[in-house]
Amino acid sequence: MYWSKYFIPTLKDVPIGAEAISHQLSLRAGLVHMLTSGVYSYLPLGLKVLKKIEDIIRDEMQEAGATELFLPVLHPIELWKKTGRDQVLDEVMIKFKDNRGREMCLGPTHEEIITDLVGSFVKSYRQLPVCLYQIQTKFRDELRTRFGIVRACEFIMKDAYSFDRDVEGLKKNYDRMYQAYKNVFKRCGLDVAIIAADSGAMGGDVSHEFLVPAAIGEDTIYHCPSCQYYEGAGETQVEGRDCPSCKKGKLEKQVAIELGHIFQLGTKYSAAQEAFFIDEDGQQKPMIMGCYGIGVSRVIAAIIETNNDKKGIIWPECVSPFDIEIIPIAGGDKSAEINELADRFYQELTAKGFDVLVDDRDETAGFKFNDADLIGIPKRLIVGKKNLANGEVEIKCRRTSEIKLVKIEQAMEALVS
RNA sequence: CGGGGAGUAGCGCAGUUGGCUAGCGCACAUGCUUUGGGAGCAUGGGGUCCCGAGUUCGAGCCUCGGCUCCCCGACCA
Repeated sequence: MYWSKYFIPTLKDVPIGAEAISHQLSLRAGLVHMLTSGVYSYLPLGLKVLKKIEDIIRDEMQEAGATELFLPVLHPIELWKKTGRDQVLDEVMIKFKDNRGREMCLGPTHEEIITDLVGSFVKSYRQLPVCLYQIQTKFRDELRTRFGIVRACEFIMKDAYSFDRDVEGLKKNYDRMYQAYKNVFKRCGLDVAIIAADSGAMGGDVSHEFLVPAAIGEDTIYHCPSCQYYEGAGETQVEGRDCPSCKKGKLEKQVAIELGHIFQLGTKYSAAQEAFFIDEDGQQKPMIMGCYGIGVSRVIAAIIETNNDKKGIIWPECVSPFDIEIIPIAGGDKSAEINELADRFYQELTAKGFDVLVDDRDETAGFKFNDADLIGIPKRLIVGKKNLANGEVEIKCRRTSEIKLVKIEQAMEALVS
């Protein structure tokens, strides 16, 4: 992709009001744009990152035995009245009447919808278990949005739901999801703290939260620096206790961003919505449910929050919007030669399956370097007059700032390795 | 929803005690010169000073009401 034909509106100045680093950088690097408080457009670069994260999630969901579907955003409020959650979630639900006078809402989550769907098709224990997921926009009328896309009114979530005939089945699905979540976050380059948590408005008994310790966040956790033990800030508020795990370190307070939450729901929804099946013994029983959420858009913020320096974002390779950025520095009489060489590298790398961005804009070297630092592509190939004289090009690593000068003929090999 | 801060060109800002035609930097347009860490010169375009009332000879500035955004808290599948 050529920068001049793409759309990456970078900003030199820090936007007013953006205090969190991830908020500043996601705006400055041209990943997202705010329409109104808590509502963001995903620009091409941000969308690419989003898709990369989604791909990782899809891969792990398949591994965990879940199948993708796509549920509606527009819900009749009737469905929510069956479980009473029209009241429980009243404050965050965006409700309105359509032109026919029906009471509708925009889905803040989808337990009721999936339970209605599965309940209408699954009638026998022979059809269980079922595990389904979607990646979908959720709407929550937040009174207070925060930190850009960390807490938005409209955001993207992966939500999975399991249906089993018994608790043993639920636990099996829960464990598979637990493992899938660990894999997803690891593959996104994130170190997560996993904490047994309250079920809140979701209901159910067992639940675990997946949090990323960061400079900002809405959750407080305690962690032990010597053994990496984590615990929630629930009942025990005493600070500076000895670590209950290794007994060596003292617990330290830490804020964190919640990225995932998984629940063993039981029969709360299936009973209220009469999602029954006939078991082997001929008895009619409510299905045993679990639900599993990841704040996909929030993952972007967490990655930026934990992968940046003063100059900009440092993408982990697995979620980077591009693999390699080529920067031709055209100058004077050598311009044609430089652009031609940059173009040749672009063709060859693309042919080998790399996703490459060429900054072909008519800008000075410093301008392009600063933008490159800002958008944070892991590898950079600089083709310029200075090194061309020696038959060399420069390869720079965004994360380590390490620079390698290599002969033109050896550049492909050096980039691919 | 409580507390605090902010709103002047696309972005970041200045604007004195209320006083003349509302400025600066960046960005943008045109031309020339440039090209290894956000280039230089010249010329040019761009304004509902958040909105609405009020005070005043006169309001970007003062008063009242409202809107929007951000931060802290409460809340948060």
